[in-house]
Parts: sequence; C-alpha cells; structure tokens
Amino acid sequence: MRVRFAPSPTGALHIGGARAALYNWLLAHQLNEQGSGTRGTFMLRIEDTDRERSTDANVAQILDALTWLGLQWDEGPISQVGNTPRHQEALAQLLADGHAYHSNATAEDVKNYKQTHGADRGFRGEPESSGAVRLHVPDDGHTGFEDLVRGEVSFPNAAMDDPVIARADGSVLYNFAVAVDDLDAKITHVVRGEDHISNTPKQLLVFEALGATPPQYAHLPLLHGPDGKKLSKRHGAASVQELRDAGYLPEAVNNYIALLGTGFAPDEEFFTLQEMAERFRLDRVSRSPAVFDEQKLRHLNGMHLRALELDELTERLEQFTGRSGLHDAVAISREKIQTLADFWPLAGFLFDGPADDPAAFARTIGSDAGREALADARAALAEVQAFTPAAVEQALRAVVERRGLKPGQVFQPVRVAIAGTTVSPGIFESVALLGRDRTLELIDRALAR
RNA sequence: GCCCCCAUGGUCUAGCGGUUAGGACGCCUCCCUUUCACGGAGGAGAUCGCCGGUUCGAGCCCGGCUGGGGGUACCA
Repeated sequence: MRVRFAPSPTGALHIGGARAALYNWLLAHQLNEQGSGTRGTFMLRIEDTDRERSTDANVAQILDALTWLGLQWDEGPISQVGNTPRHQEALAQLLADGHAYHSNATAEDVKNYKQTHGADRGFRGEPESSGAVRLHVPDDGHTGFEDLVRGEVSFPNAAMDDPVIARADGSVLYNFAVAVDDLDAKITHVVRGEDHISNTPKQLLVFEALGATPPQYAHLPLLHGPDGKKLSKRHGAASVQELRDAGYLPEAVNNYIALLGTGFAPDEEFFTLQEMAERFRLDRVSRSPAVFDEQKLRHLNGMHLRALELDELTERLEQFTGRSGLHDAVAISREKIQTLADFWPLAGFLFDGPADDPAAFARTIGSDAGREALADARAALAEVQAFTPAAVEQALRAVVERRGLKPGQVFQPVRVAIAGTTVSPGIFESVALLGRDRTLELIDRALAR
C-alpha cells in the first residue's frame, strides 16, 4: 500500500488537512494483510502548481505541523513543479494520441456554450493549432469509481466539460499533474477530502488516456464549524499551529480529529497513534461532515495530559511556558489542567508571586472573620516543623477545629494570600511547595493590605 | 441552473431487519471535597430529517421529497 498526503502550500495546515494526513499515515502504518510484517509507505507531495499562491513559508509551516503531530512521512516531500519534465512528456503523449487538443476557448466561451446547449451539456472544444490544452471527455457513458468510504460514485460524461489540463504557456494544471504524479509514484490509495470528489472523474480520464490503471479512491467528509459551514478561521483555532499555541498536545489532536469521522470501538475514545493504526478501517469512516468541537478536544487533551509521565509533561510545559524548574509545580497541578495553557494561570503564583484579584481578596480576606482566620493560620504554620503537605494540612485543620469553622473559611483566605485568586492547586501542597518563609511572608503581606 | 455527496439526542459516534436505540463531550443533580479539577453515582435530552414502499417486523433495504454540504476555474 502506497498512500500520499498532497497539500497545496497556500496556507497553514488546516485541521481538515491534518486529518487527511493522519488517515493516510494510519493506513501506511497498518501491517500488510499478508502478515508479512511490513507496512505501507506514506508519501508527502507538495502540490505547488499554483505559482501565484504557493509559498516556501507555507511549505515550511506544513512540514512543521506534520512533524509536530508526529506524522512522519516515508518519502518526500517532493515538489509537484519538480516533475515538470515528466508532465510535459505525458502531455505530449496525450496530444499525440489525440486524447487531448489545443484550444483557445475561454471560460467565457464555455459559459456561452452551456447557455445555448443547456447546463447539463458539457463543453467540447474544437481542436486548434495553439492555445491551452483540453482533455477529450467522452460524450456518452459515465466515469465512475468505487469509493472506499462511499461506495459507487458515478458522473455522467455528458455533463462534464473538457477540462483544461495545461495553460497556453504549457504549464500543467492540478487535475493532470495529480494523475501523472500518482501514477509515477505508484500510489495505490488516494485518501483525501470530499472537496476533491468531483475532480476524481477528470483524473480517472487522465489515467485512462495514459493507458494506466488508476489507484483506489477514498473521500473523507469535510469538517464544519459550529454553524454548519465549512471550518475556517472565523471558527477559532482552525490550523494545527493554532491548536499547538492553544496548549493542545499532538497526541490529543490526533486522537480527536481521528474520532471526528470514525469510531474505533463502541465505548472507548482514548487512543494512541499506534492503537489507531491497528484499528483504522477506511470502510468504517463516516460519510457525513462533522462539526469541530473544541470542548471535546479539551477533554481528550486533559486525558492525554494526565497519561503522560510526569517528567515528560514537565518538559512540555517548560517548553510551552519558556520557564524551568517546573517539576514539583506540575506534580501538584496536572490533574487540574486540560491544556498546557491552563498551567501557568493556575500555578504561576508559585514562581511569580500572587496574582492580583481584588474581588477574591475582598471576598475572603476582606472581612474581619477572614483576617482572623488567616492570622490564626499564619500562627499555626509558623509552628510547623517539617513543612510537608501532611504537616501543613494537620496545622490548618487544627485551626478549623479550634475556631469551629468550615474548612473553606480557613483554606480560602490562605489560598488567596498565596495565590492571589481562589483557584489554585491543592492548598496544602501549594503551601508546602512555597515553603514556610515564603508562605508566611505572603500571608503577612496580605494581612497588611 | 447543472453534477456529485450526505442525513441517529446540542456535538462526535455505536448500531448493520427484531435493542428499554449504546457510548463520549457538553448540560443538570448528588457523592468525594479545600477552590478548580479529577474520580464515582444518577438525570434531562432522539417521534433515528419527512413521505411512501419491501417485510410478520425497518434507524438499518428501495424510491421520492426536504434540508445541508461539495464541485461547477487556463485554483488546489
């Protein structure tokens, strides 16, 4: 099995593109049916025949995103324009065989033709000695294929226009280049977005004209935003780098976008890349578009976050925040965060001091009762010998007991004194981590306000 | 307009002729409890888009309709 992911570098790697890449990767990483112990090949090809919009910066971004996701390609990346000689050769062959012809017909001409012949009559040009190159489409019959996720898909030839496969200047167009490249690369399965489904018959016709056997095709449903429209920038994070910047883990992104279009088990949703590769089946892929739901991504991200080894999580968090020495703080925060971005707002006070939240202060320490509880807590903590979470807990609970309060009436003032806000990791763990001196200093400062 | 694809709770899915239509996210209640989370126990929420047909029996098969989406470029 040889598959490929062939993005056009006209922008960052979109989530939909990432899913296409992932599904191809999963396919290539499945062991061959014959039990030979070998797997397929995942090729990366950059579809850069659109010189206007393709940029090197976009290519770099796409490679970066795929690398981050861990979707390593086995071959490539190859540039489509790099295949120009071969494209020209194939083009000359079709021209010589009479499968294609030169035509000066413009888009306007095509429109007019349909005006007079009916919208269901495709445009057929007259061969000329110069101009763009169009492929001959049969007048009758259908061009169809067995889509691996949808089943039989068929297009009436009569409704198809003779597609332009090369510009007047000789440069080839997408539908022609793709077919030639897939043929040359011996691609066996083309797995791509549904927006390509109507391109397939054109490519099939190119294979036919070349006398070659086409690969098998599978078209994935598109991803939509919450409004049911095609997913785009206006729906928030739509590119892989935006997800990375938002603190999502590649493991979770892969897991989530894979789930968005297929199920791997009736009642399980947490999977690693390897597990997904083992279970993935093209014929199990959904045929209907899915809505991207960041809430669920967050949930899955939390699960993957907690599944990481502490050292590994720490490393990623240090990379994400640009800070170091986070290990102990991560240990007491990990079960309270869902994304890497959640960490600093929760535990940053352990390093940079309390946050400024006047409302939280007023609510917990602003009252006489709050100040008294805090003062008592301070006194109790000052007496603690070994400053461990357990010892801190014992001391603080003793205060609760002595004053006949509810736990929160003591813990919250302490929390706000050290963290500045009412949300933090466990209070005993936080206090212990800060140490006695620092804790007492912060409490004193709060008491002095 | 024309061509193509799709249709299970708000969202993602399981279901593959006979189920109390299962799970997950989200939402609500409760437990745990020191905040937030995590974990645990419950709950609300679906006439399986609609109408016909096939069948003893249809979410599952067939047809039509409606709705949504994609394409319709000398873009990819």
